[in-house]
Amino acid sequence: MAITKVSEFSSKERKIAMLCKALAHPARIAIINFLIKKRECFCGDVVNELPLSQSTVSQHLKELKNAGLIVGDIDGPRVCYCIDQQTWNEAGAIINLFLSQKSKQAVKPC
Amino acid sequence: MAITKVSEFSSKERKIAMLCKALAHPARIAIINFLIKKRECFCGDVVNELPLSQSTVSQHLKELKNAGLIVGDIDGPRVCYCIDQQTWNEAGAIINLFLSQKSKQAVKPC
DNA sequence: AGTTATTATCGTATATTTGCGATATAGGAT
DNA sequence: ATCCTATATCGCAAATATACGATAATAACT
Repeated sequence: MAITKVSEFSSKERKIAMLCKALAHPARIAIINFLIKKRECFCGDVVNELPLSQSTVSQHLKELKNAGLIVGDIDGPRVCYCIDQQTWNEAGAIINLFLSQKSKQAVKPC
Repeated sequence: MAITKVSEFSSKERKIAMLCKALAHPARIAIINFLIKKRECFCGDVVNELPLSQSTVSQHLKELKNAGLIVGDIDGPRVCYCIDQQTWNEAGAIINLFLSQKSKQAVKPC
């Protein structure tokens, strides 16, 4: 079992969930914050910043890249990462649209 | 290994990640959307709506409840669920604040 | 008390995530 | 060519998530 039933949901629902999943670990939140602050930086800078090994950081970067939130630009022996403004803005719009939905207040507390 | 290093990050980072994690599955997005649309409903209504078993739906509801996003009110033999407006609004504010951060455009693409 | 309806929890199987060390890969420097 | 540095990937172990059927718990109704 545990065949993931993800495909049975709408593409909108899957998109929101996919983006949230990419942001569902504190290390990845920290990486995003660091990239926003520094504007751009090398993988090694992130490794120095976080309490995680190089290989683990590389994996987190890969997940953020897969979600399209960041891009890595090869610069000599190093890789320069930064926020992908386009996707970042889109993600913000999509998630915010979802989160800003208001449900009419229920009668009791519920 | 794989002792989760979550505790080494700031409480802000953990909070955002925790909320995103609660929203990191399409079923839970669908549940939230359903609750917003219906304003309130029974667990069974959600089971009828989703392509998942009763026990699986119950687990997803539990996760949303643990994150504080929904509340369940016992009503006879049933449980009436609805969005917790307070927490929902706070979550929206916290996540939106994070997502609306802009990084100065990097020089190249990166 | 017995029955039915609804939901939560338990047990279990499988999949995925997290994390690290070791190794591979690629680019620059000597 | 060799060495060094930076990053990605592989292989593995442990933890967590996903899913379901079976069972327990709770409440209403006979």
